[in-house]
Amino acid sequence: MTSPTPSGDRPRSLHQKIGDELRAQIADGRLPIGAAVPSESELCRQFSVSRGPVRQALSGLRAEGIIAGSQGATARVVGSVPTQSLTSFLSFTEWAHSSGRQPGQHTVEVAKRTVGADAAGVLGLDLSDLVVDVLRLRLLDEEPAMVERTSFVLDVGRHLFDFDSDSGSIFVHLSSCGVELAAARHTFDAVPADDVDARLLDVEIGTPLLRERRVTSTSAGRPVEYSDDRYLPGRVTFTVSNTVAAPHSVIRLVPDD
Amino acid sequence: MTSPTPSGDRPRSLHQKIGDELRAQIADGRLPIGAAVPSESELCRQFSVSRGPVRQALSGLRAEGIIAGSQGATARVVGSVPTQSLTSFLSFTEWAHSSGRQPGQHTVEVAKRTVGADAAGVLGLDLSDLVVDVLRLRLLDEEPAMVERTSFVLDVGRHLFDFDSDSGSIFVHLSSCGVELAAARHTFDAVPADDVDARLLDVEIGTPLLRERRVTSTSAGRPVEYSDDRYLPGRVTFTVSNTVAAPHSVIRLVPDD
DNA sequence: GTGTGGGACTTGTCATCACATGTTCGATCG
DNA sequence: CGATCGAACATGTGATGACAAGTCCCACAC
Repeated sequence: MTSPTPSGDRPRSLHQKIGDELRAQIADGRLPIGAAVPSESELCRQFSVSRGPVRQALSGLRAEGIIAGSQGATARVVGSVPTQSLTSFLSFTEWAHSSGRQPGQHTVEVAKRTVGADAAGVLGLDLSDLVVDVLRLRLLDEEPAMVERTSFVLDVGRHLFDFDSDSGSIFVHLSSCGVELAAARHTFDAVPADDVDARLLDVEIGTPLLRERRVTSTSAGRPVEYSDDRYLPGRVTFTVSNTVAAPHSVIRLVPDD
Repeated sequence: MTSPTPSGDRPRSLHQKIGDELRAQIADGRLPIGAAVPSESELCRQFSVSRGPVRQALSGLRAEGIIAGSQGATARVVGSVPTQSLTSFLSFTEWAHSSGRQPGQHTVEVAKRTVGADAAGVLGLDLSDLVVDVLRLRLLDEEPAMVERTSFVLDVGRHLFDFDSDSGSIFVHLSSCGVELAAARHTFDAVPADDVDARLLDVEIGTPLLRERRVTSTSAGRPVEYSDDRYLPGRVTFTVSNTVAAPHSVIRLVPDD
């Protein structure tokens, strides 16, 4: 027992509390869109803190695109971005629940095999290295929504063999095994449904699908998961915000071929 | 002449200089991927500054996904994110140039008409309000890449009638008219090519296209542009990064219908 | 009525100090 | 020789003080 504090109840720091409170006020309309955010000194008084935490909290809201402003003028609320934590973004199950939908899944296969060419490149593996592949059909309200082809590096994927992958979220299971995913990179394009997609999603071959290819890394920066997810259009969309203040979240690329 | 400092050469602040220097060292290999970033106190000595600017600079690099680390350990370089400013992201022309491709365009129509239902909703307009619609085919290296259907609110779009939209970037032109776009929200899905898409892109009707619907706002938060861009798959992809530190840049949505 | 100060206010930036908490690594003990 | 403990070091968080630079608004002159 090296740690007397269970990982769940770390006290939130001051700037987190201030940010939470402002987000709540924006979400429930006490700070409507267009309203002026209280000045820094005002917030210092309200929360009885110094300017440091207040500025840190405002900086967070600014990076999220919720507030905007310039030097000399108090920031204004420019939009209430529907917040979605990385956890709820990576976990289809948790995301579906928070969206008021019933998630479901049908695991087609869990296999240990040599890594595919795409995954090998982004995971930094050799073509002779082994990975754990998972092929799942994901459901929303009992209707097919997405086909998921995921490759895990071996020392992460080994946790999946003692796990009933029809029972819930792989993400949550890995987290309980001590694997914490901390960053993800997503690439979007459109592809026609192949025969597997078509059969699982119950559409015709060639139907347009939205493809999200994802590389997920640990906090140490090591990529451990590569996924090729194909969504039925109309069932799910992805939304991204970017501002001049945080310009690097989205980039457009020409693939190399 | 109220301002003695021309807007072009504002002296860069300390944290900007530090961030620039670190980015340069990462870009040219002096700090390769996997290397440990100098500790904060070390950077304080090197630049002869206090911890504030150093932390601000590191925080910026962290938000960009270039470095990663946790409390107690020095950060490590995890990747050199291809930087793409909002300017170069919004402007197809500028983006293509920076990617080493030759941009081109063929304007099909520029028209003033009543706003469409989709655009009206996100631009906050009434269905009887007028907008300026632009329909353009965009080329990369003289081959069709994207069909762009854009609606501008009237007081922005009026600048487009005295502009040869085949000659270059609307974004640059608007900027010269004093219209500064500061934030954008993008929604991605996949759609089959309709007859207009098919004719312009020279593909068959029903071919999968990657659709980006975009709402662009001024720094004051007023949405002024709505665009429905349809990309030929394989020619262009979009990539998004998110981390636990900046989790809100991407969200997944179920459309309402 | 209109235009122009100018002062009060606000944010941006930076220094310095202090403490809590997590990491790393070598010395030491078994 | 390996496991373990602890000191040194690193980052996270926060308080306080200071000045520069931009914005806002009202009083005042024309």
